[in-house]
Amino acid sequence: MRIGQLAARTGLTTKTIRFYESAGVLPAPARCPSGYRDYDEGAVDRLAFVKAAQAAGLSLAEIREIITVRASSGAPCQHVLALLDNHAADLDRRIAELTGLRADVERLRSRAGTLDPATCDPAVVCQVIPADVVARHVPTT
Amino acid sequence: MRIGQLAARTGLTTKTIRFYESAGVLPAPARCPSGYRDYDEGAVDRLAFVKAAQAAGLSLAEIREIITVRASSGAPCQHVLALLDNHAADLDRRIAELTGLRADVERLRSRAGTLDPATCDPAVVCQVIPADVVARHVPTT
DNA sequence: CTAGGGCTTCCACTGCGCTGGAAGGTCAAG
DNA sequence: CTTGACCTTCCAGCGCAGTGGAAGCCCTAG
Repeated sequence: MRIGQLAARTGLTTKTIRFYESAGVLPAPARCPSGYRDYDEGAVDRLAFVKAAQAAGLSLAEIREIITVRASSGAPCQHVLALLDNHAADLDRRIAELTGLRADVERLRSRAGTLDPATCDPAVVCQVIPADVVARHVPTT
Repeated sequence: MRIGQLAARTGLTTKTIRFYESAGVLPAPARCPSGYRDYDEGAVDRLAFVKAAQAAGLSLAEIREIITVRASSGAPCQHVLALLDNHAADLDRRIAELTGLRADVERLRSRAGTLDPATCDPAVVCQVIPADVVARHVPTT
């Protein structure tokens, strides 16, 4: 199967498939005499795995690692479980962060209704956004 | 005040301050005869505003816009309120997304305990991550 | 024979918010 | 006079997951 057909079957673009090869998450396929890439069915499964792992929040680097572990030392289960745990913890952190931010934005919004535009000081640009929100959100976005 | 002192007073680096100037969120200051940037107190306030707006989740582009509106047409309150509303909605979406993802990861994790490594098929790389997670997470990260 | 659609490679660019480094000017202390 | 801290500019790169385009080859239908 050539790259266009693989793309059609997986819903990816040919560009993306070549990119995945260069990123190490899809093995380089055989080549036709013409130089065209010649994929087997395994490529479809592999791309399905890549998509699934992406959907689970894993980066291409992590996916590549899973694949490497799989190829060199058998089942990557423990590795994958650790990755998933890390991601769960990561997601918890990000959710907490965003929830806090969301609450702050809400607070700014509702406080804005109580402000008098007449007290608006050009030096601070816009009093709707006061300096004290900073303390709560250290760079971790 | 020179850039190093401004950096010390705001907790930013000199690099970042120059970058902010080029990004249009900090006006170009006067220059000493030597060519050094010479800031006044207003720069401290401005940088405090930039930090606060960033902490509220606004991008430098949005902050620049607020500042521009402020400079050209007076108080940007309505504009800022609209931005905050958009951000709140955005945050809601992202929180919902992450929460869904978090639940899926959790599901994968707990399902993994019930899997028998003996049924592990090399073709799918790792059965801990099944293809059916894909449907739930369309690219919106 | 030619047009087209598909394929190849490579290089650059996107967005975001910086950060690093090179090459050089300025100024005060020792 | 020299050292060192500070400043200037500009150019490059990070991470992430691709996307866009150019130049050129392969193959088939008309």
